[in-house]
Amino acid sequence: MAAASAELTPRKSPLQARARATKEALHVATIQVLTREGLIDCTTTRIAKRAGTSVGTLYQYYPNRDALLAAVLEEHLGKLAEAIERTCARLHGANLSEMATALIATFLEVKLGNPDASNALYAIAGERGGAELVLRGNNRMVATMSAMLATASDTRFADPAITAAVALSSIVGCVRAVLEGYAPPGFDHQLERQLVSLVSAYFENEAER
Amino acid sequence: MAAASAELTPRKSPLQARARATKEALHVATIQVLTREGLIDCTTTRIAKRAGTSVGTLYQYYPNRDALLAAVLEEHLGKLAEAIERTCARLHGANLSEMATALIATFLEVKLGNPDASNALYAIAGERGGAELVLRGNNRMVATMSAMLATASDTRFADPAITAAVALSSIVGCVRAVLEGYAPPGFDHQLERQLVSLVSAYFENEAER
Amino acid sequence: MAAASAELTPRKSPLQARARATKEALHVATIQVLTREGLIDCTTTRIAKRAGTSVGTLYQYYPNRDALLAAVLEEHLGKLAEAIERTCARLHGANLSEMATALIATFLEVKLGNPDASNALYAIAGERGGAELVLRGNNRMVATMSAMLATASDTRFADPAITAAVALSSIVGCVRAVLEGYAPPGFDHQLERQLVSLVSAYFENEAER
Amino acid sequence: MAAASAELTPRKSPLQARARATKEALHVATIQVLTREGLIDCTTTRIAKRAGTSVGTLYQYYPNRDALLAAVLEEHLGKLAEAIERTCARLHGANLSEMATALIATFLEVKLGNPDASNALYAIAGERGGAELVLRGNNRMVATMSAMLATASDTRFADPAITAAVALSSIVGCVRAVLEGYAPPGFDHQLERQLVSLVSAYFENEAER
DNA sequence: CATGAATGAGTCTTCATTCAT
DNA sequence: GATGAATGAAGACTCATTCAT
Repeated sequence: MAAASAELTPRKSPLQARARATKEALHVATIQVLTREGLIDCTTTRIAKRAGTSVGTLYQYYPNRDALLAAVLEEHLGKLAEAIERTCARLHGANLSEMATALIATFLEVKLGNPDASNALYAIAGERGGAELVLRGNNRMVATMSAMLATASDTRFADPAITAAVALSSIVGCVRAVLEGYAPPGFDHQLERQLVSLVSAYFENEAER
Repeated sequence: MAAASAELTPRKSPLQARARATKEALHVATIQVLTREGLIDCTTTRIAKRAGTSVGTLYQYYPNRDALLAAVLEEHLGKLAEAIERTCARLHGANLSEMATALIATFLEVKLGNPDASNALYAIAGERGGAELVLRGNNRMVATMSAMLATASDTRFADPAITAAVALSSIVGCVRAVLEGYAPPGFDHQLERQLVSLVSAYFENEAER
Repeated sequence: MAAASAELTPRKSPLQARARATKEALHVATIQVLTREGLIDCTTTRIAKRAGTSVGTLYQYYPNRDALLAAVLEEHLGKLAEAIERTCARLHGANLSEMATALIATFLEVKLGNPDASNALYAIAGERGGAELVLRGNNRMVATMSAMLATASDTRFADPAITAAVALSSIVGCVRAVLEGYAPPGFDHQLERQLVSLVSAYFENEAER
Repeated sequence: MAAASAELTPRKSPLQARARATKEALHVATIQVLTREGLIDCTTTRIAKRAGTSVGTLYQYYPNRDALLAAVLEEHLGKLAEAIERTCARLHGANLSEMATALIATFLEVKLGNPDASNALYAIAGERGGAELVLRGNNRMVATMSAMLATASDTRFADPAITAAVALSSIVGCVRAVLEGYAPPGFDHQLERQLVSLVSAYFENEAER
């Protein structure tokens, strides 16, 4: 998954309806296999079979296995970043509590909306250039969030980028604990409330007036 | 032979001592290979060579590759949990700010002390029973932390286990962001200060007096 | 339609003309791909693309890949044999030196005229029935040449077929050395002169008077 | 077979007797498969099976299929060049007829001694760097031969290298015709006599006194 | 008829694991 | 016990061929 190198660029764009359906099926299948079997057992053959196609077809759309994984990861990160951007745009000028609440709601909506995908992608992120993509996604979200923080009514942050990054990483850490099942019983039901408490307390603590 | 005095008998038989050294070498080698080559290229042959032994020997100590990886992960998690336990024991009865500060210092000391190992193990955690081990480690730390929180002077928590879990997951999330390189520039230098701000603000917010 | 006069009907139906053009394009493309990529990378898709058509169309004209390769080889061998036949017919009754000179000139003209094709076809010759075709081409040329030798003025050969075969094989060996790049520097410029020397000396040596 | 690149260098030298036997078996098997099945069907699996080992073992000795093919080709070319060198050393100062006779005898002895190998290797020569190896072998033989020609008693050659190259290429052409079965009936029995006639006539023709 | 997406058998290659030395 | 050569199942990837559009 070496980021944007030519080697990892999809091979052809799905001009026809069938082709588009095939690509979509491959994405879905990849996430399913990743979830059920893990990264190491997520083989091209298994993905193709689950997608109802053949390996050959898979390779008509992606030059290699890593490119497919990267595409799936990128799609997911894109959706997440877009959702965050929409929310942040709406919150310019709001107060810190509103910001924390809305941000977390958005994040959880996307992440918990398709938990399989979210979960599966953690595995990809660590391998072969996945880090590069996650980095870009993170940077994009941090930039968006810190721009929003800078508009908070009646408040200033010494270093909005750092504050945004800490908030994002904390949220990610907690969501991941829930999704990967490391969380103690009851955690998931309280997740949203706890995150709001965590992040808004932190925002208040960091804010200069 | 029968005449060998007790004093001349090594405390640990030479065989056991050698075995311990070999296992240690294998652990170190595993982490090095994992770091330098990644999970997929972390082969038994490479590990054995880096450890200065042969594959055959590796299989004398571990029934298979996954067992070795699990052992390495378990050792690391054990060290972390022990360090947390020692710190928490020391903090019984302290105030929330002291708790947050000491906890984070301990965590960072272990994690950033050997960042390679920490980083490498994220890769293992997602595969082949790694989740199970992480879960156990987490539970152990959450239990320790929530026991400590329950002793905080002048304070009560509605659900100390949840509070501990949120704090731990947030810390993990931020540390991981730094270790895996997803953090924006400057994040790492401020990491400790930010975490203290994050966690103590959260503790205060959740505390009932 | 029934009224279409004979004059307006193309000599060859448009379908046939198009088919001929397509086949020709495929032949040319085959040689180009063979030259640029080598036998192993000479795939049907690549040939079709270079020819400006699709694989499907290729299979409309040839039942399989080997048939196409064989056709290309056969065409080339046919041209060579025809050129040799024309030359030999013209040389009936000439003397040995004239025969050697004209033969070699013809051979070189065809082979060096399109060195790519000549070169590319060596690769095919060794595989999948290519040997059979080369054998037939050789036999045809040997027969032609030995018939010519039998008419040489003032001379007789004990075994004209063998003499012709030796001459032909020697010429082929030298030309191939040049085309495949095994020849030492300067070889190619002297090729014609050297071959004439070689073959005419041999003819003289074998001739009985 | 890209010549001498690191990619094509054998992996380990046969220190032990068994290893040496395995490598030899692989060479023999390669030639057999090449002869019976052709270059395209000369797969690693087939070679290993014919050698009585497994693919894995093959790859313990050669980094890839081409490296094995190159090694086999190189071994053969080496044997041929050495034989030629020994003969040429013995012939310094001889006359042209003796040179031609001894050279051809040596060449045929090696080539017809193991016709399978000779034949098989033509196929390799055309692919993936095989040309490079053949070129080197050729150059070595041409150098040897032209040094010898320069010592011929009572004679001088204008360009001994070219003369040697032409002689060699002619011999190769004829031998190949016989080995690949393109020769007319009776050719093989007369091969040695014809070649002596061809080459000695040519040498005489080119010699200046 | 032309097209090119889909197929899947078959390549090369790797690597966890075994076992004779 | 230690070694490392041998094994072969399994993975990534290719490509001749087919067939629905």
